Amino acid sequence: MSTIPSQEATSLHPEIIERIRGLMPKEEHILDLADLFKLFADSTRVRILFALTKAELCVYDLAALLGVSQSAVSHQLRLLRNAKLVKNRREGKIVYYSSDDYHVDIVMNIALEHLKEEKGSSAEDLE
Amino acid sequence: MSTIPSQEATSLHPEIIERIRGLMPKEEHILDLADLFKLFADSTRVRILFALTKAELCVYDLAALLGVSQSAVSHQLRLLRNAKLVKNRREGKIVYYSSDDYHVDIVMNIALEHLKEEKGSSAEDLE
DNA sequence: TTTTCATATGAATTATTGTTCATATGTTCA
DNA sequence: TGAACATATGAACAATAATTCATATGAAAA
Repeated sequence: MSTIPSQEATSLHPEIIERIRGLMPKEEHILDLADLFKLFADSTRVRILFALTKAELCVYDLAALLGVSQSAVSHQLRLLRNAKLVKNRREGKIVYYSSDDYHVDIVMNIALEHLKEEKGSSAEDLE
Repeated sequence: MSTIPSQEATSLHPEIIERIRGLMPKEEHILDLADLFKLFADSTRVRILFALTKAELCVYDLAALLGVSQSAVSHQLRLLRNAKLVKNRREGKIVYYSSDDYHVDIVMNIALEHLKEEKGSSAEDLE
């Protein structure tokens, strides 16, 4: 994913490019952003995030709800935990997970809005 | 990515699960959401989206700005176009791209906020 | 302390995806 | 028309990432 492109490109509008270059976020921040969105880019994780904004659930509950293995859920929860999108607390043997970030709900809803508008043009069923 | 899990899970709290199940969005919408976020989950596309909220740019400009091949940019632009996140207009030989959705800017900024808060706890440089 | 239960994790496998190279399409200008 | 230029696209390859299986950890109950 990182070899030197041999088909290099030279800008057609160098002045504009220079101006934009000054406005771009630092590469580090771009990577962080992409990494964060990667977490929303998988249907299993989206469903986990959705469920956890509605209730505090244990791993087995999530596995049953989503119809995937306990292991798969656990692996995904670790990713979400590392990014501080979900938190957990232990009660005896059971570990309860819940949403740890109000942004999640907001972002999800904005995304759903975009989808509505996008499909709206072709006047499909939206419900 | 879709085989039947042999390590099946049974819920520990069936009543709660049933309640949540009723609140979950349709599978179709979940998949659409994940697909939409996939578009934000790549640093090249994030940079394209960022740049296009600042100015209208042609393919060569973007390639030069990002330091990637014209082909790579073009492939990515197609994905963004299909999702109606960017639009384009042709002027002679040149095709100008620009942002086609105000949500993009909003979502990006919310995500950046989350990152700030996430890192804030470890008091790192944020600038 | 042994057994059982809930969760976590490592390694392997499979699926997905981004980039490259080569080439096609479409537009302008000579 | 043909040459030159800007962009688009198909196929192949390389890199990532999600799931599975097997097993480890950690807590409670017997």
